[in-house]
Amino acid sequence: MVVGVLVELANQNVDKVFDYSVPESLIDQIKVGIRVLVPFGRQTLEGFVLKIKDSSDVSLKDIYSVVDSDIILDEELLLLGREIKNTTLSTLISCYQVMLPKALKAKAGSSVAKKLHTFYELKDKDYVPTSSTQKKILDLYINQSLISREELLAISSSSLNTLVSRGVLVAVYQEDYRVKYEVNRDSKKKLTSSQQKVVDSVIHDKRGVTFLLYGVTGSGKTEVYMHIIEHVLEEGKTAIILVPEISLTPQMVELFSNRFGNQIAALHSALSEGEKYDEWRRIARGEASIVIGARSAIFAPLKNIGVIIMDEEHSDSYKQGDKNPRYHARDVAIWRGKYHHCPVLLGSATPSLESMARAQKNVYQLLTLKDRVNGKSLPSVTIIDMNKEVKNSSSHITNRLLEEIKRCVSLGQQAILFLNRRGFSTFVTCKNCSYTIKCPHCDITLTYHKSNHMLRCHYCGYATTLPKVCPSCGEAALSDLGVGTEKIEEELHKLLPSIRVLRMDIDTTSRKGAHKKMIQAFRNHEYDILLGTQIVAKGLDFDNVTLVGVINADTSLNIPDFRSSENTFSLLSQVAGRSGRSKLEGKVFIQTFNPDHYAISFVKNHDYLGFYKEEMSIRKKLGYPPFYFLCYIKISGKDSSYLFQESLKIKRSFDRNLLHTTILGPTSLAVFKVNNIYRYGIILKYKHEDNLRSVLIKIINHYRTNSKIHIDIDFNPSHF
DNA sequence: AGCACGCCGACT
DNA sequence: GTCGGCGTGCTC
Repeated sequence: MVVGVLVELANQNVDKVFDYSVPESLIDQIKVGIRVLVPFGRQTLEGFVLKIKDSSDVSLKDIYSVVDSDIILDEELLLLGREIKNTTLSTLISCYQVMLPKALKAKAGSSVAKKLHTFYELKDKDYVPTSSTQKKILDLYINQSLISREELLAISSSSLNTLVSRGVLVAVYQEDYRVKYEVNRDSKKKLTSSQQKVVDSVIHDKRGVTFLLYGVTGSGKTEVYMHIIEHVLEEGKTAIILVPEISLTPQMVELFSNRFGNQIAALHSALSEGEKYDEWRRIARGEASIVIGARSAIFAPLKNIGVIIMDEEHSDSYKQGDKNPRYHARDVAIWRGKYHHCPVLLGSATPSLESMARAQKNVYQLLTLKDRVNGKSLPSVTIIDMNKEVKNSSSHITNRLLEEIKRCVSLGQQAILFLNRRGFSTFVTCKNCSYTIKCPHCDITLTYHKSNHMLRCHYCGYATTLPKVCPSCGEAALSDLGVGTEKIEEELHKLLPSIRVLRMDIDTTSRKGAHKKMIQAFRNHEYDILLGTQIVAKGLDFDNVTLVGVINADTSLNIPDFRSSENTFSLLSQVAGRSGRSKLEGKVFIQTFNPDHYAISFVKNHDYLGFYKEEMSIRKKLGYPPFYFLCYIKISGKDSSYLFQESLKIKRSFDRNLLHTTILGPTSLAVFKVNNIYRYGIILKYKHEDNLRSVLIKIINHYRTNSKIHIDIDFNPSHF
């Protein structure tokens, strides 16, 4: 028997199948989609069995051993990996790795294993112990077959290690899963007739149609999702629901577990690698039929999928942009929908321009929820022009907003204050010479962390203490200019000392369980104001919140990116939607220096379609998506002048071979240097370019053995 | 990704 | 004369 193995090296040079012979003793364990251990040059690597055949035309080495008893990559995932390789031009192995929890990636395996509940099994029953502690350990196996790691460590860690290294004991992982969901079935809510219509449309599809659900904030999209999932389960099928990482809060998971109990499996960043692995196994074994998770949960190894739901479909977190493969979960969802002949439901109050454009062209089927379930109209939105406001000292909160906060609190109601930090961070500047401190390794301003007075580089992690005097002019005039939630909190405290403010951001919610506690405390009205960043913008549902204040609408507008208007409009609409979700009328106040900018003015009347039309005409004029496709080529390396020279060569090759494409660049990236690696970018804009793929593959091949230059390709980048 | 092979500069 | 730099090529 010969197996074709794809080894765990994400490198273009070894991105192919290597053949190995299988020793007689392992033949009956071999299946396509399991992992095996193989010799590879001088190293020993894990790899996936992709093929089984009788012979090969190269001389072969034996595989060492079989890693898995169960199939890791089934037929569907194997096929999907190839599809992703072809659409992203990544290595095949990286496409498989991205589907799996880290614990299943060879390199990480051993470190994660320590976090798992590990047991040891006696493999060599004839082994003669060489010490008394070894005998003590082996004696334990007389009346049981598995002994926990803890128990063995208590006897002797060194003897355990010896026995393991001699192959006498072998580690196995206990099947006892660590994430438990309480069954606490919530009563099913009755749907409005328009919600019911949406449910009916979706559940009647058996062909893999993609639906776009455009539903205003508070229109009850989540309830619609649950009804659809319930129906799918009744049919004996399974479901995936994707949410952006930021809204995948314990609260959200709780909502689903209350309704569906332990049929759900949740995959999110708050889980340890071991927990993720457990969840993955429950899914693979068919013990969970609903998967709720962020981007990579789209690869959940479910069989017989009945619906795939993508909530907040406009969220750019669905696109993997920082490493290969640079895939979009929406594309994967649609692919799997076709594979399973099941509907895909994309939901949003502010659909991405791409999706709405496809819906307009009937590529997707548009479903609309235009009313809130509480029967109330959307909250009134007031734009506060910061240019006209009297600058009261250095305050970030206008008197107008302050008055509204007081009013709201005096009525016994609660407020959410949103600080838009997108594309914005707190940095330190010298008031005397306006020098800003940058990272010595990266071409980027250091971010100031007030809690420990450290300056940190968000790109490479470099950290340093805040100097007492300016490194440039020597004056003690360094101060932080940015606005953080801490600063706003201080300000609120000074202006309204009696008001109770709950600050919520990455710093305060990172501790496990902290997020849930904070939400609960706010719901119990232990606080009057919830102050936070992105984290308060999405999905939260508080009956008593009647006021939403946006402190700075503009920061996300100033990012040099073709999506900045879309992102701003969407963010503001989402935050605005937190107000007046129950019996009480809601109000929204947006502070801005650009009151006439369409990304802000259309928020006033909750006019998504108005914004959509305006933005579409601009995209058309400037040749951006959804009218043109973009492809972003990132060229990086240590030698800046060599890089630029090669970048020019690549550009010239594009000039010669891509006749229907606009080529922009090469330009040095906004952050030119990261970790002492320099970066150039070339942007391609095209409608139809049949040559593109083959030209790019040629370039990848040309540079694949060149260690001085690294090429990354990002189709449909979410930003530059 | 490793690791070996191989061809040019500064040294016991 | 050698040690060692990293460019190039290979791994079933």
